[in-house]
Amino acid sequence: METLREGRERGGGDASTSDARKANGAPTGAKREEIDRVRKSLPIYRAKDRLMEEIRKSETVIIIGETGSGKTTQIPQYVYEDMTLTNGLMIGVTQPRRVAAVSVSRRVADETGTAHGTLVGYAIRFEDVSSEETRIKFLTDGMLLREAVGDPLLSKYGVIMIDEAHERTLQTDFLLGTIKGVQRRRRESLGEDQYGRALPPLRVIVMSATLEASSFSKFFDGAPVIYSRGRTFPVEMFYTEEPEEDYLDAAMWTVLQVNEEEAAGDVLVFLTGQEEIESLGRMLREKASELPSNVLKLNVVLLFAALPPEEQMKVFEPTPLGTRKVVLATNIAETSLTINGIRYVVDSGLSKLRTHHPRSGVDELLVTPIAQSQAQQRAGRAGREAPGKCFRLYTEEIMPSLEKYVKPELLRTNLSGVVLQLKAMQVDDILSFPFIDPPPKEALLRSLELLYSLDALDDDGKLNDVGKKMARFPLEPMAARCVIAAEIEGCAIETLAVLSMLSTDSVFQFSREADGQKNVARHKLKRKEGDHLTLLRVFNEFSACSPKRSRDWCREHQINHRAMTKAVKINEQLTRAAMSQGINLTSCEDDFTLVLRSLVSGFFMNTASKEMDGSFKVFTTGQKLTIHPSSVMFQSPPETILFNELVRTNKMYARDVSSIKKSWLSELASKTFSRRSTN
DNA sequence: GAGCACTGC
Repeated sequence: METLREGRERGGGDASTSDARKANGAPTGAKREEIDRVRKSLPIYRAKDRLMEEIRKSETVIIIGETGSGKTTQIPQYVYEDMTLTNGLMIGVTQPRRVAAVSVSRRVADETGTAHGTLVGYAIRFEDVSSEETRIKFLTDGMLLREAVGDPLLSKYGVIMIDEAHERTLQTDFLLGTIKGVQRRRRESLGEDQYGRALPPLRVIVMSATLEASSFSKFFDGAPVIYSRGRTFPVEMFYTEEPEEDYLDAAMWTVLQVNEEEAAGDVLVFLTGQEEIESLGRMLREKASELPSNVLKLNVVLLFAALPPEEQMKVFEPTPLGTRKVVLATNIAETSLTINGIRYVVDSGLSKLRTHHPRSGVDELLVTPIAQSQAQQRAGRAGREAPGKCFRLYTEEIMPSLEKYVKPELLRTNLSGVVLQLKAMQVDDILSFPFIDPPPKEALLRSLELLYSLDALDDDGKLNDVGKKMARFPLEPMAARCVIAAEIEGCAIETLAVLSMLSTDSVFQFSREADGQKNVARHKLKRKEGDHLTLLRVFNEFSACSPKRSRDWCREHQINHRAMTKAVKINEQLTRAAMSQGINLTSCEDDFTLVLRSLVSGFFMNTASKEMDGSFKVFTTGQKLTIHPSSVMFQSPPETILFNELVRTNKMYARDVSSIKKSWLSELASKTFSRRSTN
């Protein structure tokens, strides 16, 4: 989809430095030999001939490659070397995460001795380091899905490889279904490229790390499965004899015991969230100061996504002699980040899991026992460089009672975005879309209902002009609908800013230590109408700062600079998308009522009124809720509220809340609110 | 008066 493609922000620089290197000559003989030697030493190399034979024979192949097999970097190159497989078209390799797409791309560019962005490149949101020459392209699966909206036959690709398929992310599962449809249409010769030439069949290679191969094989009509061993070290398992009552306490004693009894090597502790990580951090640091002189000193570091990047980097600093690093992490350390030097893992057996309930529209974020596959993955983190040990803070007996795999995200998420995108890809019969694990029919029907109430669908269930515009924005349908309304209200600039802020992680930093300061800072930026306009104010004040000043401004106000930078980028992307849709970008200046009206036009399902007892009740579902204490509306709750989302943690909380007029509902969302029911 | 696991367009 051209309209959403970004310019080459980092790409330009990256390519030019690489060009310089190329001008100085491709890798020297010695370096070339070294690269070849390493490539041939990878486990996947031993399977190369068998693998390529299968790939040539079958349109679709499933590859099970354990960690360290080299499948991600090598197979794209093997496939590229065989011209008959690609027909001169591109090889697309998808990854669930941005960093992986970039780093693997860079590696493969190095191995092929070409400048990054020429033969080998990547495309992720906000960055495109690829060119006309690019034949091996790494992308996030979300990016390939966006491409499929503008090019439903994926006509630029001869081969698609879907990596890390076992993670079963929303985007990967969505992509698997999409790819299957593309294969069918290209096979049935319904497809031709932009010059009217018939497209060759689309070859697909699904790569997965676990043995969950049969479901992929079955999904692709019995595609052959090839196994490739990995390269990891054995990990010895230890369990508790009795269930732990206080696993935080147990984790602390386990760490201290490891430190006392085990050989050198760093420790990784898996916990569920920021709060308990900070709390165990305090406990351990206290104990660490009283350690006898004959044991290693403890260097406790914390790791979770909300941590500022500088703090996160501490995890990667090498451990000084005479000390032992103890990393307290969320499941960010399970897949997203790999830390060198870990020999011991302490596993709480728990993680936070988000689950959506379509009927009530509520999301739950609850501490949940992990799946067996996660337990295995966590333990494996101890055996990447040498034999290791894993201490599980649960009994061996409960293992069989754990789910085998994490429930696929597609089965526990709000599907309205997926359904909107399907409609945009002209998949009209949503219920017959080939999902590898079909979501409950009710979840799909609820999504269709929502799209209908947002005026995105006509009576036949086809996308209308409003819906087509909405699908062009990288936003959830309710948010996308606000953009359409904002044009009519005459406040597109302000509404896009609010939506950009809602699209990022919370910009307000919180931590027990800095609490006092934070409240003061937030209070200073508060706007009485609610959180949405407070966010607008934060966005505008940040934008008014010079780049140099903006860091100081963030520090003064306890605002997360990284989140702000992302909000600005998203705002730029949304603004470009709006312009390409011919939407008038007007400003309402100080008439903030118009912004709130635009938000109501999209988020009218997320509205509630105050009850006699002071609690709130959602108009449409009757769901009871409480305003989250972090909201600027917490102190003085208004009669009628609009909120961004409803998440149940300890209580049912509405997050990001603003005060609205009840009468707007029947005016702006007449399909859902008749005049009689609200006035 | 409480707290936001992790991704992605």
